[in-house]
Amino acid sequence: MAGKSLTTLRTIAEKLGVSTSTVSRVLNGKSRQCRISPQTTRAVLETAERLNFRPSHLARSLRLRKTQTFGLLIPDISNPFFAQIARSVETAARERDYSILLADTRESTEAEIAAVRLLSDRQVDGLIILPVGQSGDHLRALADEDLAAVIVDRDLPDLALPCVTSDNFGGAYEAVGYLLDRGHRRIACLQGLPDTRPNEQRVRGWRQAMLGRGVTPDPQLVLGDRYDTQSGYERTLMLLDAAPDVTALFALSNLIALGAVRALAERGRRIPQDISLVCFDDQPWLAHMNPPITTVDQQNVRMGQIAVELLLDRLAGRPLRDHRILLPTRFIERQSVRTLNRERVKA
Amino acid sequence: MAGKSLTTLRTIAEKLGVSTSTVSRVLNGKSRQCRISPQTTRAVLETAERLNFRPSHLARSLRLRKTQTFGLLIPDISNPFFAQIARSVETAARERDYSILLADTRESTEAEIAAVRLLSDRQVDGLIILPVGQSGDHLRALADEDLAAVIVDRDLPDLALPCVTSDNFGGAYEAVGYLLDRGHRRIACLQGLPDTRPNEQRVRGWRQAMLGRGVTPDPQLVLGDRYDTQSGYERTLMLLDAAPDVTALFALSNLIALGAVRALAERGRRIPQDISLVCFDDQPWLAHMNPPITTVDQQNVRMGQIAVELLLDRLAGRPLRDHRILLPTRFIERQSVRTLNRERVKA
DNA sequence: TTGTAAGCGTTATCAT
DNA sequence: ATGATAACGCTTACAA
Repeated sequence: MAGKSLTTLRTIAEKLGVSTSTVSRVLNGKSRQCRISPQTTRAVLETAERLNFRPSHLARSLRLRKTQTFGLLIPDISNPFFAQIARSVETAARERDYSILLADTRESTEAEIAAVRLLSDRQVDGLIILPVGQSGDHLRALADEDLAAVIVDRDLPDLALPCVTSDNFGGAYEAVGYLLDRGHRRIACLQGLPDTRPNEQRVRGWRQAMLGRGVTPDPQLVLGDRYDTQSGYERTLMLLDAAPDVTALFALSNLIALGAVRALAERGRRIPQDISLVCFDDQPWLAHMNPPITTVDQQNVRMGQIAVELLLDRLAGRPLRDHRILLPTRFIERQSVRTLNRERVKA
Repeated sequence: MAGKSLTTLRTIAEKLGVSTSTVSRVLNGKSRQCRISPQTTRAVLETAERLNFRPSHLARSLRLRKTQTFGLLIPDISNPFFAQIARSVETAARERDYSILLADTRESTEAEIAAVRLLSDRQVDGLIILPVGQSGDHLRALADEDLAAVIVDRDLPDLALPCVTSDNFGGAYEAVGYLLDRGHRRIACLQGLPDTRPNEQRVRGWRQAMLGRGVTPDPQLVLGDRYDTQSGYERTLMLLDAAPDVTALFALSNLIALGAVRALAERGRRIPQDISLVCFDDQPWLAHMNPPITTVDQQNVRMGQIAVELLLDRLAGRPLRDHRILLPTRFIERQSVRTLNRERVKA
């Protein structure tokens, strides 16, 4: 029953017999600049404190046409990979005095469109977008509009928006190179969502690494259609039948790898003795599997930070449309890969 | 260079030679109620459409003293358990036309206090709080204040705020009962953060289940101090030395279980042949471990939905302070528990 | 050194 | 059936 105190500039002004402008100026630290007398300044400060004055963010936003808020569009916040990015975005934003309005787009373009509208109506100062799918048509308008936006993780072809992603190609290239160095030649690629940039780039990395060592990549060895465990499980099972000569698996996500692990266990194939495994997207539990799984780690925390920086740069006037940042991945060697002996290699 | 269209009520009003009030009324569907002529109505609607009018959420919020926004305070959004809750909160909120302002409190009470202030300054209509630690002192004021709030996952003792949590006691009781039914007597409890409610309740469930079957719980068998993998790993190692007669492990989080799995593997103890394992907090990958791990699943999605419902109820005037909702857990039987034979039991 | 007044874009209360 | 007007709480020229 306390009833919110509702102290406004006016409350203070009236109490002190000064104008709201004066109070506003003092509270915004403009006493110096506006040559407000020390007495007044002190009185205002004290009263504000005493009445527990809290400026209305709303009113200020309306007046200043600036909300100190970014909209964050994420395909699935319950996915740890995205959640980690969300966290670093939130942290980086808050350090710069921005809040985050969250929108989970549930991997639906329709929801994404709605979210952009909603957030734009709420006059966020900028949008941080992890786009759904690969069609950026509905986002294209943003580049022309007055609303600042940056793209994260999945860059869309020819979209004139700043963007930060992992070096998916490089990461895959390195991982597959590692396998090749250890004598593997028949390396299957368990892919995720085809037709998304990251997937496309990783598959390309796989192919180029093979070609680079004079190994002809077998298109039959690229299979899978989702990033989840089920897909990894099913495809691995299929693969073991269809291509028993495969000695290594390159899984394009940790969940796919998990599915593969299970399939291999069911078929009695040991890792790494019988078959080797490397996957994309490190997660803490991968280090605790039996055996610990070798992975390609992405700098998702850094990715979130950079997204915020890009947005702030853009807002500060530095016009960096078309800016694209590629973050190197980090290869983490654990114990899921076997070095093949000469005979096996030559066979 | 398009320049934001910036259509306001006035733009439309002037274009049509009517007042902004009329435009506002029409656009709010009050034509009927305010007996606005069909012509005017149509004209307004058309012009609004043509000029792509988007009402300023900000202005409306200021005027209505209602932002259609909830603040969500989360200890660590990158933790999948919390992230899942966040997702369901966001979804449920959006279905009711509310947006979510996200605040990651990084398990810091200080950050939590700051976040409450910030969100309150932004005049959110309500707060959904997954509290840090167990001290609710700083939240106590909320109960008195005019700001609606609900507590999720970790209920705080004697805090007059509506609250929804898992039945941590019941879940633990059931899991340990399951182990007891299968002949286990020496059951270790690998706990998480001591002094948090969920942990406390789960340990209590472990104890009561034992007592209920006439087994004296050995306090030595409760060990651990964090919810993470490292803690589970270390304690399991210690345990194997200190209490080699333990036949089952009850881990209070999936990450703790993961640490245990690793420790067991290192020591050559097989699951479930040599030692059985059950853990709290199901996650997809647990089903794909080797063997699949039996778990106590929490209804975190439901938890988020209920949180939103509680908040809406509260806002709708139904005064439900002190309301506490306990969600049953779900026991998921997989293959990490062995049924002990008579001899072993009697030994 | 400070006050006045206009305005940010709405909506609600009177009028007419 | 519609319009003026006054808020909502803040900032900022422009005055004084």
